[in-house]
Amino acid sequence: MATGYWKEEEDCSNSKKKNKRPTITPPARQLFGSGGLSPGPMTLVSRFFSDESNYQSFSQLLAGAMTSPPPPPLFLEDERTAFSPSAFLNSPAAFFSPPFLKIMQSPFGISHQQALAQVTAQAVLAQSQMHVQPEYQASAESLAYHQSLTQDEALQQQLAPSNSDPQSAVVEPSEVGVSHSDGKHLQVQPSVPADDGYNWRKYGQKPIKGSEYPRSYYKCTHLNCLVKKKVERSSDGQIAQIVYKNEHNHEKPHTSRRSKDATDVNGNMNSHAKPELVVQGPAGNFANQASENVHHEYNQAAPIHLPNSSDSEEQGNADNRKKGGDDEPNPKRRNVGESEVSMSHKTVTEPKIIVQTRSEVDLLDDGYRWRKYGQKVVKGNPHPRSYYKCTHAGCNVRKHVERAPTDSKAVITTYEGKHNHEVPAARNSSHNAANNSAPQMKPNTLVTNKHPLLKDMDFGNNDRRPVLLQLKEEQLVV
DNA sequence: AGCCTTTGACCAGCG
DNA sequence: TCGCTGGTCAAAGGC
Repeated sequence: MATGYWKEEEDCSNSKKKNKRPTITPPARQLFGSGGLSPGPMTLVSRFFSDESNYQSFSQLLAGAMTSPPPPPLFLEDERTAFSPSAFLNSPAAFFSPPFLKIMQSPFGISHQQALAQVTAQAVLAQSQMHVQPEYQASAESLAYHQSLTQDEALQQQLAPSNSDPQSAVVEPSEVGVSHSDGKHLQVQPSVPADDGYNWRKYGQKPIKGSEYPRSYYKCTHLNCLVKKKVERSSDGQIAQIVYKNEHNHEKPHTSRRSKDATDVNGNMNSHAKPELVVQGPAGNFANQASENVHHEYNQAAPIHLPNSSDSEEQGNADNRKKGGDDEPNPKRRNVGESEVSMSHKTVTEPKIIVQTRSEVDLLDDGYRWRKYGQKVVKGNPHPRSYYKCTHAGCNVRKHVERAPTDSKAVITTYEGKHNHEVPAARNSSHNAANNSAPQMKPNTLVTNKHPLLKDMDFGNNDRRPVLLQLKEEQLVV
């Protein structure tokens, strides 16, 4: 399998074992320079915030952005496509980039990236429903990661900060396989895929035709767990696709090899932790995994068999379900309501979450009625993150508002779920009506207060864009 | 010592 | 049947 891979690169001898593992030192590439190779979209988005952004949270991101000059223009690897927001939105891969993962790190019962996975899943779903071929099948680590988690687990991850959630869907540079060994070269190192909290053992790799990077195969090391993943890399060494098979039949290990180093007890990245890169890119079986997520996350949606669903994977899931308890409903699968119960329970035990005990109804300026159910203090941000639930009976839409440390009016609003009701009439002002389309249509990330790094993006309306980013100034009434 | 990675070999599926 | 590709095994060595 790997036969020839290293040989081609290194002209290794036929001897099976080598004392020193070869490394590949590809020619230096200009990152955004003129001429030469354009970085792939993953690279771009990663670089978008990579070296320059050591933001530990979106708060910091926002804060940093307020003092940072706008980024250089971006180009997609496909030179036919400028880095337009539509391309960006069409590419869930782009969403799995540091800034957006950062944006999405919120405890809505599920993590931001998980919510994002759902959003992306919705995007793919919507596209498939509209008979639009998704440009990217999308998702990677976080999706499968999400899939592998129950909502309760997700809650635990969010609310119990000791785990490695911030690491999920993010990898260290070395893990991506690219490190800046000297500023002139990118040295490709043996790498492992993103740390999604599970432990993986690499059991093989295969050279890919036309790619200098082999496809790697990993198995979950947990006893009797049949989960496997296949990791492919783009031409620049970034993870381009991760395909999962089966579901984990066990809890996420509480202590991973890296989480100890990379996170402190509060789940925050230690100061010495390496900058995050993102596991991102189209995943072949995304749709299959996403469909399930969407189905049980957004239980109003009809079950959909996505075009990319494969029988084998379905079978694999079925096999796992058998193992997990035959015909019993998967205990991991909960509806939103159940997760809320769980959330309440968890918030009680989680000192970082401050639960508002009074029935507090906040009317945020989007027309819907919101009840604040919690807030969380973010390191480095004097303003807590706040969490809201739609107060409409039976509506499970949640909203997370985070304010920039330096400007309480600069907020990011992240919606999860879909309103199943009209905007309350009393609040249905014209101003709100414009904004309400977002959460009404799909689960959304609403980026409020235009981020300088997003300034050149045109998030123009496009009916085929189920995921919508809207930029606006919003006054919070919290 | 145990776990993990590497990697040549092997097998299956497909055109 | 052959060649190609994807997926996996398992020995050897590294950490």
